[in-house]
Amino acid sequence: MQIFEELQERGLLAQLTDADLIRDMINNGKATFYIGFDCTADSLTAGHFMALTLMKRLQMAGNKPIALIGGGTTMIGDPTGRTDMRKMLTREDIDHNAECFKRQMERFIEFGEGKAMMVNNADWLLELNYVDLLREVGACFSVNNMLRAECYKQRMEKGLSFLEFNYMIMQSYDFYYMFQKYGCNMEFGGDDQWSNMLGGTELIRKKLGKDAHCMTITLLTDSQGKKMGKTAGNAVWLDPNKTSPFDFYQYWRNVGDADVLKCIRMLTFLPMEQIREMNNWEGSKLNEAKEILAYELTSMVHGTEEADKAKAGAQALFAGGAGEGDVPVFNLKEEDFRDGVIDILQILTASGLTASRSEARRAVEQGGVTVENEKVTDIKTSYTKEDLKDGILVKRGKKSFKKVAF
RNA sequence: GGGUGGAUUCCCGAGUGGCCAAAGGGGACAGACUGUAAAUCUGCUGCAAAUUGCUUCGGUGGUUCGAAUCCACCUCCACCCA
Repeated sequence: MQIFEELQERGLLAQLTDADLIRDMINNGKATFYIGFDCTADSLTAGHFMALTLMKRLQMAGNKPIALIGGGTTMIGDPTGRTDMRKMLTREDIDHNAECFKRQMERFIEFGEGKAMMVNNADWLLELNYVDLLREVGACFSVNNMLRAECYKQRMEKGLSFLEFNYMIMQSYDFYYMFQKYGCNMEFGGDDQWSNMLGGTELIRKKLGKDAHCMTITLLTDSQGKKMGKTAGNAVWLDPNKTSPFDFYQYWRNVGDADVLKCIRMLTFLPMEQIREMNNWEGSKLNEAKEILAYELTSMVHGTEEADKAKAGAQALFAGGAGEGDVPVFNLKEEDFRDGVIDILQILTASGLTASRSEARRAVEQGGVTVENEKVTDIKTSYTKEDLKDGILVKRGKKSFKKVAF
């Protein structure tokens, strides 16, 4: 099966400028494509991960990827899909984030001579001259059309600054620039980027009279239509210090029934034959699919060793406590103790299982806290350093665990 | 530049001198039921040394025994006019 057909079967393709032409190019390794990543945080997220896998799939099929780090575009801020303006990041923050992105990407994609390349649009965007840019590029954009673009529509009600309005132009300029400099003939990205991407192909057509193409991949949404890769508004990070491998595993282990197969198709590299067999799984059988999904993704992001640990830990905790397994351990500090003892509220809060003592209190009062599988009902329950010597298993709710030790 | 209307807790949104840590909804969290799913029901949702205290209603000052609420100035936003 060729790459285009595979992407199609995996449900990844959303919109394409010219399907036949793109099929021919990527199936025959003729594409030099780029995907842009704005560095608004110091770690990539599960959302970026899908773009990385796409890059990898296409690279394996012989195409040449360019990972574009948005050091310049992040200075502007993409208004797409947002109802409020982004926080302005400083140059230093952006540089730092770009550096973090770079390190994480190197784990998935092979960069180097004749392989993938990584570029940063700060290198060309930041030195642009305003008037020159307006004359050269600005003349090619119709404000009327831009205002009709889906990505600005929702912002028209709440207010869109001129700064952000220019984002599309910057992104288009990137494509235009790389088309000339690196022979980049395609741009890929999330489906919400479609209008921004078309801006680039338009610009290339107008300025150079040549055709460039773009293609979007389906956004990974759950059965309720919400973007996946977020818990309680917080992103699922690829950085193990921000989202532990165990939590990462658990996130995917917990996706809804309706979403498992979609995730497996879109995110994993399991062969299609194997995925097709899973297509008719239903009911509790889907739990197996969830385990597969979680394991596959965790091992891709954090390595098989971490994936094994997460899986063993999860099985021990949920499937009836056979063996302790590997649960994230939290070590208390001297200052957490008062008069040599520590109460349950402090344990919960210090270990991060709850955000505050008030929240910890509620959790205990509602019967949501257990220590070593015994329900804790008294908020005054305290522990000595001796009790904590070998670590105790603290459970908050059904799915949050920490082994707490001193 | 002129006019009008706004800014409330994670989000939406009520509140126009004390009864306000602030209605209602959403989300999140916890409990029951389950399959670590969904749906449903219940509880809960500022912080803390917790029948009490402290900090919050865009910002800074002021009036008052008492301010989310009244006044002044400022910041930001929407709409209309230029």
